[in-house]
Amino acid sequence: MLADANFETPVVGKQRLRSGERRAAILRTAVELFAQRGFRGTTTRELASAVGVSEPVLYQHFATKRDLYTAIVDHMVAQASQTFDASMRQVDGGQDDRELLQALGEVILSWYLQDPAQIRLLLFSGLEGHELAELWHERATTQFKAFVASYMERRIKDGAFRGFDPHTLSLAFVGPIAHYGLVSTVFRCPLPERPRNEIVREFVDLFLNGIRPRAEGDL
Amino acid sequence: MLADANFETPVVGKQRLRSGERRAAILRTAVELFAQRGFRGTTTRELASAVGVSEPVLYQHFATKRDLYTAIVDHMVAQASQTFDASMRQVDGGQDDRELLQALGEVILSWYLQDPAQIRLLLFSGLEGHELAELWHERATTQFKAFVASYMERRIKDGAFRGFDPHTLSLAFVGPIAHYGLVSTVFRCPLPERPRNEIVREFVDLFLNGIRPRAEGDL
DNA sequence: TCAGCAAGCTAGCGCCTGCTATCTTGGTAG
DNA sequence: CTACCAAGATAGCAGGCGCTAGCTTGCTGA
Repeated sequence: MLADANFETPVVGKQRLRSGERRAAILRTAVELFAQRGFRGTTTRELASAVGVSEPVLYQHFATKRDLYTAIVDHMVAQASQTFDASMRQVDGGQDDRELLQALGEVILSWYLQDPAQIRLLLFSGLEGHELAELWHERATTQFKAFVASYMERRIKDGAFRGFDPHTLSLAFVGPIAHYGLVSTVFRCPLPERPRNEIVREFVDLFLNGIRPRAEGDL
Repeated sequence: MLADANFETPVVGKQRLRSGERRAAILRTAVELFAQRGFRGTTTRELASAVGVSEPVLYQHFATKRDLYTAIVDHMVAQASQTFDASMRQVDGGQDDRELLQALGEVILSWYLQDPAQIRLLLFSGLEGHELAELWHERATTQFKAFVASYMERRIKDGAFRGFDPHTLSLAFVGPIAHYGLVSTVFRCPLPERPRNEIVREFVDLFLNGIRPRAEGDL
């Protein structure tokens, strides 16, 4: 499972290593429980017993239950920012539209499918949900969205894309992918298992060419 | 505000009318608070004082805090089912694709924009979020989605739409609209105010024709 | 004018929560 | 073998929660 790779122990010394491992275990279990029962629906007693330690151990890693929550969200935001930044740097102007959109789409979809519990935590945890979502959006996705929008704008000026509002185009492109991610993992609706790149390829094709057959064949 | 029209008093007698009004007020306030602070983050004391009544009055309308929550969700599901059913009946085979998709799209978008607090409640309330979402999806949108998918399937057989998986097409059509609804109201991201039918018209156009310019002009 | 009564508020019960003071234990140096 | 000490579990505190018993109020009809 990919989730196990998250929350690694930061090695500061030989002594602290075991402690770091436990800290990571606490964080992982907390993501699971908060996503399942919500922040307030999860008691520190439950969390401690699920991790397999006593309650005071929790408080020797995190001053407050809320601090634990903040640590999780910070980790998520940092990780997502990093992923999105990397994908933006990786993309260069040399690729054609299909390749570029494919790369962007796969990044977005992967983020949704990577660890459903984290996404569910973000949406369902019930701790001032909208503030959190705003913060999240502000810090992690603003740049990425601006990047997509500016790309759309450039291609409109080139005459390669039709003249819509760039933000509308961003939504039209991101929408199906995000919706797929939410429906298939967050809402746990059964959808046929398919490779990610294939799913994205279809959405990219539809975005570029539309649902109606075209007269002349495109690549 | 449209929200005020919801949770109307069911008139069973002259005596009960005032009581029904208060019941409606409780439900409306509860939606607001649950959406804001979550289910467990809202105390019955807070709710009572926000409504302007004492706590026991709450319990004379709803046996349990959880019952109150269930009543809200039931109301949402019933209302949405009704809306979607009506829109499905309204649509007949005579319309062309653009008109039909426009009608469907407006129904979906209106549902998202109608009362953001209700949507936020569904996502953020934090009471076994995923179970609720599953229930919600099962009862309110399954038929609608099946309807859209079967429409897509028919048009593929007609040769009017390209040969994709019908469910992929459903997602590609619903995705941008749902994403717009979530981003603009639920996550409170500032987007330029625009008339709903115009927004939907652009998404429908993009869905049908794609982002690339076409050789022969369509309607 | 005043008994009768429905309807509402005050005050509080028992439970559970986040958090912690205190005791216990197991490993190590001399 | 024993004195020491860090690290962890037990048990419990103070406060807040969902929920309610019982008192108070103000309206109704004779």
